[in-house]
Amino acid sequence: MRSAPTILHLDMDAFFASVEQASKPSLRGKAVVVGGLGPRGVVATASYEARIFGVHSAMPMAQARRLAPNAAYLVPRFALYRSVSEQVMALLAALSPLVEPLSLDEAFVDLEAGGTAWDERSARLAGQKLRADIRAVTGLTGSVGLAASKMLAKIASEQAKPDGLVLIEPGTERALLEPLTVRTLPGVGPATGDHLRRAGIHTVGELAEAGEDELVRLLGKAHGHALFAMALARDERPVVAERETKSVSVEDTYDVDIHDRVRVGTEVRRLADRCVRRLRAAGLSGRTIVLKVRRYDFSTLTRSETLRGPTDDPAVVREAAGRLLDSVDTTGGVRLLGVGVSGLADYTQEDLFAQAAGRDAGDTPYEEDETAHTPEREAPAERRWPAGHDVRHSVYGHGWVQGSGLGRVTVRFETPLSEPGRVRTFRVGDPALEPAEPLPLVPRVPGEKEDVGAGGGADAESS
DNA sequence: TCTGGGGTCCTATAACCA
DNA sequence: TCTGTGGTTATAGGACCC
Repeated sequence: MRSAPTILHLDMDAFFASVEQASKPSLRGKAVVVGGLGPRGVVATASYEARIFGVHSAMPMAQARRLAPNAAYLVPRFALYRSVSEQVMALLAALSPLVEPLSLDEAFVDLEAGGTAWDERSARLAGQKLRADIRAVTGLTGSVGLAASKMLAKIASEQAKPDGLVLIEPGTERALLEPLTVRTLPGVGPATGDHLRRAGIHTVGELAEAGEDELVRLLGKAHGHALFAMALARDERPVVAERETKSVSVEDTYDVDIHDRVRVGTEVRRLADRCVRRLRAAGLSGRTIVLKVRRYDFSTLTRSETLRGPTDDPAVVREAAGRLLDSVDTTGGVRLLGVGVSGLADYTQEDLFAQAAGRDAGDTPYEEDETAHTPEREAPAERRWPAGHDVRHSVYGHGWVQGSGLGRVTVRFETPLSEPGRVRTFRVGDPALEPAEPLPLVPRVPGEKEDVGAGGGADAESS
């Protein structure tokens, strides 16, 4: 492990919910829950105001509604989050060429490799400036952890949340870890946590005490060795930019279980097409087709088939998925279906096999247009006007959908830069109302370059 | 109204091959 | 030829992460 705390972990605070609050003035300071709104949705992100009620991510939406009935419930808008994420990642790229994004709202940065920091002081300054720049460019807050390894930097940012910065001083690592629960270590989830608890191991200190052999016996080779190292604050994993994709998959959970075998078949073909569209968009093809089925009782099984060569032909994937489906029993009903492709190859070196395999000369029916697949007669109001999405009204201007149903859609008219606005209700078919693109969260300063931040603002800080 | 969607990595077992 | 050994793949499942 390097000695200077020059690995930075950034974690945006309640990212999806914060973006929504920035974009909707009337939601600032209020409980906001972003996630799937269907009967089987789960929470993706809850604002800190909502967390007070006990709402947290991965919780079933139904439970969240019981805990916080007055919160605002919104569907995620990934395109918007992605654009904000790109602004943040651009700020990170300015610190170092070695940036490892973990998700839209999280990344590691190797400050030393970027020449941005080499000791405690310079690292802290870089972290403070980053937080100020993120606020200036996006209007949002992020928490920063600084330490000599990835694991510790991540633990530090966790402790810094929300809106803070924590630096773990070299030499204090072991003492800091000792009292923490094993669940704070990366790779220890519910199952491993239980397993360790039954063995009487609760804290990281006890983990180290147990000894490497005991952990390997308990958890297996890879996990045991890795966890023992972590417990001793030994973590040499480098920050890796650009990891390549290993698989592409799509899946759908249905609002009600599907019992009709024919319907299951058509859904699998639709998923196969969607998967291939994503595969092609990424310029990839793959050899192994995976079908995933979650049954009515939540038991999940996968079946896979490996072709002789990579393909990105929708008909080939569709047929493979169909064959795999033949081997699974769906009586009792199906709650989720998924189709994936792995064993990826660069798609430029195309697919001699699928062609040789001689699909009947007839061209494979394949439509690029997503909407062509969804018979979707009379889309329900909730689909056409999803809660939280932006709209424009020819008279009242820009706003967002607060709710819809019963042939009505309720809109709040406000923008990221306005005062909280007022609400009006329209007919679902009102021609004056149309979907709109999200507005920028922060005023664009004319003539100012996008990636220049304000630098050194006030900084909530500890440690 | 219990439990999303997109991934990664590891393990165990079986088959196949030299 | 029989048996053992060891490596690589394919497959299925599970844990974990955000």
